[in-house]
Amino acid sequence: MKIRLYNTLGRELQVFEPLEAGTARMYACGPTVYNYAHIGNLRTYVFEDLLRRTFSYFDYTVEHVMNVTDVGHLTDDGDEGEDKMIKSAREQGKSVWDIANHFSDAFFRDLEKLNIQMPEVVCKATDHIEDMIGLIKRLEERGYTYLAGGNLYFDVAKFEKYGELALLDRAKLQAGARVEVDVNKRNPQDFVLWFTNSKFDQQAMQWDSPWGRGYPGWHIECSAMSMRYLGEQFDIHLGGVDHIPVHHTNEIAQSEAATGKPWVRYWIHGEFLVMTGGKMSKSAGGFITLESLEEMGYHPLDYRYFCLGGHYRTQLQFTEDSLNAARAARHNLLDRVRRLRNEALQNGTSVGTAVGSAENELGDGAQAHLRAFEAAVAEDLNIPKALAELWQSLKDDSVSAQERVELASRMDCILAIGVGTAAEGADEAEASQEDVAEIEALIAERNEARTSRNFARADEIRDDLKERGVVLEDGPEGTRWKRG
RNA sequence: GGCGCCGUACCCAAGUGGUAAGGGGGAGGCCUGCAAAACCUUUAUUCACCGGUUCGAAUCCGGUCGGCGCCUCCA
Repeated sequence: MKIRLYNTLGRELQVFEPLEAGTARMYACGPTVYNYAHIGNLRTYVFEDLLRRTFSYFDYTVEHVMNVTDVGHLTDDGDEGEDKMIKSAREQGKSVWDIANHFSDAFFRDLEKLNIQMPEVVCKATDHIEDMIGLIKRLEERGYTYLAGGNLYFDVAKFEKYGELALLDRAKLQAGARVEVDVNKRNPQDFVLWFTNSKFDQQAMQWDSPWGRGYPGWHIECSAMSMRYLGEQFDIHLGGVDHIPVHHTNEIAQSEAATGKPWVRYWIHGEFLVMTGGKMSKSAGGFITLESLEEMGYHPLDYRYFCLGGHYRTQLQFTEDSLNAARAARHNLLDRVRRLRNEALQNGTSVGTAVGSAENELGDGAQAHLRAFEAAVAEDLNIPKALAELWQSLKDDSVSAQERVELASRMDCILAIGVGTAAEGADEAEASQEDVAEIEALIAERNEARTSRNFARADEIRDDLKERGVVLEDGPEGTRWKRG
């Protein structure tokens, strides 16, 4: 199956052709760990997970590298502003190292809750200072740097293709620039490779370097670490759209300047989650974390499902209504899969075993659904369409219950919204044995009440259980219950 | 001021030249002691607006209005 992806470099859909057949090497810009991730940040990691799962699904070997930026960086790109890590540490009365560990741990917990697979390599900036210094030295040797005011800068004028990714026109940028001018810079787009001249005396993170004691500029870590783990040329670089004009533009400049050859083949960017009035950000007051959604009663995978409802390259509107819709949809989906599983079991067929194995041959009807699903995914990750195909598969009566469960399992290898678990018959929240006994006792009492036409008592029990999150369903074969 | 994206039903959202996916919600039916759940039916002759190209446009072109992102740390 050919996978087509939208390459920001060139702004067009392209068939993915890896440098090495059968292997997809990708680098994703990770978090700066000075605060909790908000759900807008997490949307991007869900998108990246969908991509890596897609490659796995189509039998690629995936080498996925993600950095953790645990070095303090300034709130702007010059030598002004405040160091975010230091600010956070001061506010919370902790060391910068503690801050980094704390928020890094929180971040990976969030990823796990969202069924986001861990990259093959997760690398911390502070563990790779030597790699960065090495790369900067190469830049220096090739004449791309200059020293000014104690800091070492990258000279964008020396790099012909600067700004190609972002379609930047340097002349126009200069005319429209309204940033404070760093007097040390020869060009406004020049950026710091190594700081020695920080105005922050309390900078806790400092390292020795050929240019003096200090710390690296922000952009260099991604170039240094990606090359360290993926080589000087690799397939894909991922990130949020906000990185296109500055961060990724600078990464390309310094990487290709250092090696003298093309660096990354495909640049793929995820769009923002937006709220009424604009994007999610701390300053705007709309800072929502995954944990806060859980406190509101949502399952983390409800949020993942929500993310799958929109294409990764379009802004997605986050509202309470739309998240509620996602939660309801996911619950209905899991219910449907569970019912189909029960139906298949009653038919005496085995289900939920050995997903994707040769024993689970699918009939023509089921295969048509699977092909439609795969085609949607392979066409620039059209997950909303793929999700629609899952729904249609489950509703197609011409396909056996067993096959429908099998389809759901296979599709969930990419979607990862809990359908696979449901197909195996496991519940996300298993009730304890005592709870089960108590609930079933109450149900028995209620059914006795119903037989003796004591409907007041029967309804009372039903309401009590409902408050505990247990929903009763009276059917021809008796009363069934489930977690609401 | 410059660059880019978007505007599809009550809501979220696919679709980018061949006659509107999917989900949520709503409505009706069936069932029920009443409910709930399931199931069935239904919910945009129309894609912000105005022109144009075309046999044919939500999809292409031009304009108008509206929203958003970036140009500054940012997913």
